[in-house]
Amino acid sequence: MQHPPPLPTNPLIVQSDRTLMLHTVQAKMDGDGRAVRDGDGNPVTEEHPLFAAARDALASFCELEKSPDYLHTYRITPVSVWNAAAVGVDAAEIAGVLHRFACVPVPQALLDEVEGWVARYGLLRIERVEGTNSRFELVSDDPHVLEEVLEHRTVAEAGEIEDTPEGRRVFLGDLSRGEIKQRLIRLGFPVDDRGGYVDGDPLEIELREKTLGGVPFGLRDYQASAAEAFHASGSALGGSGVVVLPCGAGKTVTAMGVMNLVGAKTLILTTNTVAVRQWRDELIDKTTLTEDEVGEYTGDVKDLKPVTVSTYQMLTWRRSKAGEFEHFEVFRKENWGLVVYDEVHLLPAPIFRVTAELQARRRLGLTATLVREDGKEDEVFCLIGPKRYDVPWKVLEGKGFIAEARCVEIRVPFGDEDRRRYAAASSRSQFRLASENPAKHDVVAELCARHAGERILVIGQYLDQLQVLSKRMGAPLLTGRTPNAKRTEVYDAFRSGEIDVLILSKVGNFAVDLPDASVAIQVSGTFGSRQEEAQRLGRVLRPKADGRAAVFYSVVTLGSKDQDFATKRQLFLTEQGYTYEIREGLPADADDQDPGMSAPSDASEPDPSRAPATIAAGVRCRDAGAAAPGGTE
DNA sequence: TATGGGGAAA
DNA sequence: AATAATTCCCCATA
Repeated sequence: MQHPPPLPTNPLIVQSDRTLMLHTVQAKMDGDGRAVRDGDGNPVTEEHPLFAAARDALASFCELEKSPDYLHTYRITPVSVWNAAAVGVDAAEIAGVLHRFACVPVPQALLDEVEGWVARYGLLRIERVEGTNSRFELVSDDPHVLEEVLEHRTVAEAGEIEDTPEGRRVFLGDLSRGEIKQRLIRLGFPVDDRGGYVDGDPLEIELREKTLGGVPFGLRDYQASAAEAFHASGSALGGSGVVVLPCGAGKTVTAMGVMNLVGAKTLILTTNTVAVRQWRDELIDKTTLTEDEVGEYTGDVKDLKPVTVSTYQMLTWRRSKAGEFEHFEVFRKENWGLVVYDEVHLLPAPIFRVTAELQARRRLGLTATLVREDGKEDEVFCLIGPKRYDVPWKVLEGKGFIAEARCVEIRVPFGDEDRRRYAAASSRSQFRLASENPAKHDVVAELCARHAGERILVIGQYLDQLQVLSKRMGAPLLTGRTPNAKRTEVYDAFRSGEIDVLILSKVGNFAVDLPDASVAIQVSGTFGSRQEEAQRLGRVLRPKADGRAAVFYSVVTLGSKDQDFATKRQLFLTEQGYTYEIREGLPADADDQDPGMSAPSDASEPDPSRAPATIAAGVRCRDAGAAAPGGTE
């Protein structure tokens, strides 16, 4: 295979320790090829012309690890490569991307390693024993591989081994199918499960052409593609796995597309009761399913219907530590044709145990990110299935399916007194002190003033801090304690415009019924939780009627742990192509072109005088992700 | 039928 | 690694 030699002007460095470094900027040159310098003699930089393309190409097989301003660090992991392999990316394609963007030679050792990982996917397969329904065999085209993994006791014990003249064979029952996949992936062998599924009790599910409310309805092209990529025409090549779509891109609707293709009784699992009801309402509104066919199974109501929506907690509940999973037992008796897992990145670990028993059912995972804070991506991979489809956020933004968004990090210094307290504090309390820095309050107040007339959410982590803000802004505060009735009341007032500012505790991360807003101000967050950041941005991504961009502010304390964790939280969004403009303190109105102004469509020109101007330029890069990785067409 | 407390989870 | 808040469930009251 011929690859172009590395060009010194390329943005990527590939290291043999599996980390990749991507330059976001390059030195700006004048017509004579000399570096342009500013008034102080410092070189001027501009966004690297290949940065966006490289970022999007890398997204399909790497994880972004760090994203300081000028140099982003990625890591190639086995799971990230297997997910790519599962959608048909091969080693040559990965090597091609690395070579295309590299500025120094790509280490051969790494290429070999990646090739080894890609080759491992599918090296072991699970196939159904012909003529049976629930008997399977672990097979490999290479008998040595089978011998090799059987040397591990954990693997040998999970199957039934038979010695035949042709060699040893490994048979699996219905229940050991998931177990052996878990054990094998821990040894570095991702199994391609072609065992197929039981069809489940048939149930006709058609999509309406108009919703009950009379709104014309149909799958968007990417939703239909995602559904088909998952279903794979009903073959054992698909039928299980994860569809990755941004918040607001219509995961529920995509699931309806899948339900239509599968056409069988469906169990939908989600994170909380509010989400359960929303699923139910949506299903009745947009499909031919009737009230009698869609059941809610929660603490309040226990309806078992052909389509049943329940929560994860319901599934894993038991009376005592040693007791049985009573609700799961109820579900287990039903002949489901499809199980839908909403928000797979939040799927609690005990659900994996339960899911291991459900390998005979088709399984659809839905999520905005494959990244989990607990590092259990491999469990998702082997028990739910590989990634079947994804669309980068920026692509949907470019098509107007989600609102354009600016992310701004505002760094606020401590007051003198607080700085001393911070310095003297034990390292365990420093994060909280920095998070609750009262200097943030002025910034929040000012931001709210600048965005007057817009719907603004202020989201934070500490109730004390939020209470102070609530008083100061005269805005209502919603916490986990707020009763449902009060919540609804406040939501209504916010929706109608009676209230402009809403202050939210962690409820804001999950509340699905939260009204639309165009500005979010984050004042504190959970350590380095990337997915929380994504959820919060998701709050403002619903397209705006007037087409205006959304703004997401993250207010952090300058030079503190708060700032460090904020950087970590931003990783996922950076991976998705968002760029954070960094501001030290609140810029004066004049030189600040628009976070305050609500002009809907200007501001697409980067202001070269602004601090990291080249970074800011990336924010508006609409078609950055046009070459969608992971798509199946 | 609604409300609130307790416990557990992650 | 760690913290705080939140969620859910069931059950007991009214």
